[in-house]
Amino acid sequence: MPQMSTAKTGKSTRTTGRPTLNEVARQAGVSPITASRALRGIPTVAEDLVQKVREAASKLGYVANPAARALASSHSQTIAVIVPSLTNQLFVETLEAIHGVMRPRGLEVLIGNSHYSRDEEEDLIRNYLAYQPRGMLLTGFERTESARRLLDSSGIPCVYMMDIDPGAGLHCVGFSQIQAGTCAAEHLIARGRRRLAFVGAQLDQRTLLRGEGFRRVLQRAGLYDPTLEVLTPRQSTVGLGCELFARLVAEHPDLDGIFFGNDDLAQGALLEAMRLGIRIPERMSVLGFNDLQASAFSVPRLSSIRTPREAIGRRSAEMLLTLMAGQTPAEQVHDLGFELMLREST
Amino acid sequence: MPQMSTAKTGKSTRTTGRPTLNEVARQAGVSPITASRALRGIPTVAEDLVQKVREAASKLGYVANPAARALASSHSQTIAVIVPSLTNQLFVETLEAIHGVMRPRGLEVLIGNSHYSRDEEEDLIRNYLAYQPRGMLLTGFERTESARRLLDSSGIPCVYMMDIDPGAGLHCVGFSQIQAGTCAAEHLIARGRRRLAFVGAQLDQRTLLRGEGFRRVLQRAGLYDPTLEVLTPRQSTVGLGCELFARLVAEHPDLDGIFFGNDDLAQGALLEAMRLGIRIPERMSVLGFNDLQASAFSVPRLSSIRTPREAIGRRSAEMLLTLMAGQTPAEQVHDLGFELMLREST
DNA sequence: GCCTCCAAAGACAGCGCTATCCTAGACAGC
DNA sequence: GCTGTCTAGGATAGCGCTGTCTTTGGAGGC
Repeated sequence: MPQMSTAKTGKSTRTTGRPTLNEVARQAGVSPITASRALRGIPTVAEDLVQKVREAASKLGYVANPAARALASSHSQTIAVIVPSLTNQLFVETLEAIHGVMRPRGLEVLIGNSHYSRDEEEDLIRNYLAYQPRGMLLTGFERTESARRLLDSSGIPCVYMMDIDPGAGLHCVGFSQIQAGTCAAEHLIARGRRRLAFVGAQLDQRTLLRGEGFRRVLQRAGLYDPTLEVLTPRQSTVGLGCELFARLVAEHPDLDGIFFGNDDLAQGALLEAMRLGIRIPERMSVLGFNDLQASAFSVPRLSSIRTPREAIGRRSAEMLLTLMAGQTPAEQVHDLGFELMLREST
Repeated sequence: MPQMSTAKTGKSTRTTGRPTLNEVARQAGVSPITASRALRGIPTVAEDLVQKVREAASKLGYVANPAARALASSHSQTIAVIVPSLTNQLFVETLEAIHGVMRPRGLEVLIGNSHYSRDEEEDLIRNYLAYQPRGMLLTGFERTESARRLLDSSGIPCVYMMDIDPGAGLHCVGFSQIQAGTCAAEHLIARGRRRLAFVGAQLDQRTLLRGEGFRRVLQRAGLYDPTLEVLTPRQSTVGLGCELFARLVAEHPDLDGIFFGNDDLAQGALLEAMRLGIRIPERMSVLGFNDLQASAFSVPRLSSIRTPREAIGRRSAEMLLTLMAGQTPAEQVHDLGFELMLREST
């Protein structure tokens, strides 16, 4: 007796105790398969049966077991998203938008943080693939060869966020990072600035591309000076912005404009400038990137290139849904552009 | 013929094409069960067999199917975490720490964002429970009655983060929010301030508790003025800090100290003060909360109460692991305290 | 040499669903 | 009335693993 775990049979049971589809079906007086179809909204079930099944389910507090569902149907109700950072608010806003599209459709969103590391991203991809997600949203185009192969051979629909590349043959939603760099340089030059620096942290591919666009314009204008290009693998923060700004102005007293790869760096620069008594924008223009929430309130208010991260999240999620439905999206490459927000710092 | 989906039998197959445990077992020349045990590190398998199975698995690129595993064992290799916000950097740092503990142990972390809504949290809990997570990490104690019941009846180990409540009989890791409010008030009073305001956004339970602690001290000191208590359901941002600060000083010219429920509000206040020509800390003390990264670099540098969110994430994850292993943690309530960071603004 | 005992490995069944095939009945057309 | 076609619902058989029980074989005791 004491070894019995169920009362009647003496046989141990491995059930979870949660209501199953069978119980819902019995309660509703239909077969399990009909209950399954009714709850999934498959239209071959008569309306009154659907109603009965729904009632039975809610009466029992039934929630489908996603593991059983995934095993039987060989795909989960999940989509995987990999972003390089959550510290950068940018991606938090993108994720929110993705959730906003996916959750109402009953799709779970798995969030992976690659910390700007290709190897970590590959691990995440390998790991998530095992979950048989219905689709994947990835950031940018830079990844390891084996990650690419894993994705290819999985056959899972993918949309690439943030950057666009018409030549890659991939579904992507974003804007041209190079053009953004170009735009920054042109704006600063139009303001009459001649000694222009670019500061990028984290060394991610998209920052480098913006630096590339920036450099090209300077070169064409004969203003390029490689000593005014600061790239560091450190994390982009306000504190780092302070530090790099102080160093730059100390080493280059003639500097008159800086384009920062992310707004937090630029915000730090403005604070440090205030501390050093350097007047912005009189003595120097400071231009940020992303136009984070706080940038409109800095002193002076920060000019920045606003990126459509909310729209990127939403549109890539929608594009992914289209692909998941087996359809072809209207356009493979979706350029959402960016916007120069002119404020006081330039 | 054309309707065949597999070559030989004419019967369609539902397999995924990915290698299964059976194939690994065959490759290794053992039974599937032995392969399963070998890969799970169950110690009854001879060392040489473990080796063979491992080799076979890596040769085939085998990754276990989590759905099948969850279905068979009636629990997943997942833990669910619900935080009220990702916009607040605070929780991002906590999540990072949780990941740091869980991922090396092969546990997937499901991240849920309740947006400070009890109903949304209940939905998330109901949803995640279906995944049969090994454990759950929740933020604070405030939730709907049905959410509480769901958690109770699930029998899944839970650890509550951020606040502590010795009377609740729950496993929790955090610090006393009330004490933090007390500390803030005492500090400002010790600085000789008399007209003290509390500003809290988002109206979450923990902010209210801090306000409570703050109020108690003021009342005891005979300094409490309810018109100096600003609570808004709006999201805590730098911009809101600017706005509320401007309004407060306009309506209460004699104000000489403000405690903000979150650093971004305080940072906004400092910026607005600069714009309005109000000297901080001469005319007024400003004290923040959480000590976010940027606060050490504001002008003036922001005094703030530093919260141990990284440690909270790590320790609650560890406590959860203990509970998941069926053991009893050394202490049910883990108070990690907080630290007053004195800088220029007070 | 025989029996007991134990550890290692395997057989078996089933977790809770859904894909697939099948059946029964309704209906139209001849 | 008979056949053919269609549709709603059901029966069946797994999906890929792991819990549980059983078997095997060898060590050790008498």
